[in-house]
Amino acid sequence: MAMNTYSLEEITDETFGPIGTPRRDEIERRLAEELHAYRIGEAIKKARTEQNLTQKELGERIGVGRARISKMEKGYNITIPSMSRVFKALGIATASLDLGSAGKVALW
Amino acid sequence: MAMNTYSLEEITDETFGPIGTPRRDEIERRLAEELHAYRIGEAIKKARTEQNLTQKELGERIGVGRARISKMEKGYNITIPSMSRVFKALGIATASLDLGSAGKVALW
DNA sequence: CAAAATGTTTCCAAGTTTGGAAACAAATGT
DNA sequence: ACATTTGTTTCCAAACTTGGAAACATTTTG
Repeated sequence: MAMNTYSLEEITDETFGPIGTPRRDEIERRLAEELHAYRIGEAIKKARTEQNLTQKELGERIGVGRARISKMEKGYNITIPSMSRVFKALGIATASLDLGSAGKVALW
Repeated sequence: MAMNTYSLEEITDETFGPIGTPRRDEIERRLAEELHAYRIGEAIKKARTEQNLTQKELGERIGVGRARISKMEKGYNITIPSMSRVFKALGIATASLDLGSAGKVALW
């Protein structure tokens, strides 16, 4: 029995419509605009679990509950001050934005 | 005629009260929490002026007016998607968050 | 396998950012 | 000197983030 295979592009076209259509463009825009939050969330979770902390314990350090930490790790859009508080609580006392040829900006 | 000199700490104590008082603590907290926005603003302005662009021209590239660009450069708190749109418009197509020992996170 | 702990999601209110319009201020060109 | 361009500020509405409570899901522990 032969199995049909589909490329990611085919499946995405089928699900959201081709590039240029409003729904597909919205998906593409969000993918690009919110990817940073997903990656920041991964970094928070990694730093937390490496230190054997629960979300509750990390939350206590910055005065928020488990729900908030879960959302940060799950990749909802996060502000810089919010991110700063969490990373500081995880012992990351300084961080900078690397803009390549435009230099580096110390964030906290 | 002798001139009295004052340290920054003396002036700050005099103006906002000593550390530990609510008003002074609020000032200290905001200084720490909003400094990143000031520095990001500086980087935007630097990149823009180096390319001999006006705020109006930069605004047109991302679909906002002069007022918005001015606020970004003046150091009002800015979100990551907002920052990303401006830097991309200035030709800075990729940027990363450098967390030191916790690694680097690609932001856009 | 039951209880406890941990993580996730939805709903909601409060606070913050985004962005334009319009008035104002400062710099630039003629 | 005056007009134009450029940058700043205030006021306001819309959109978004923050964060808890509480229900639910999953994992860990006795």
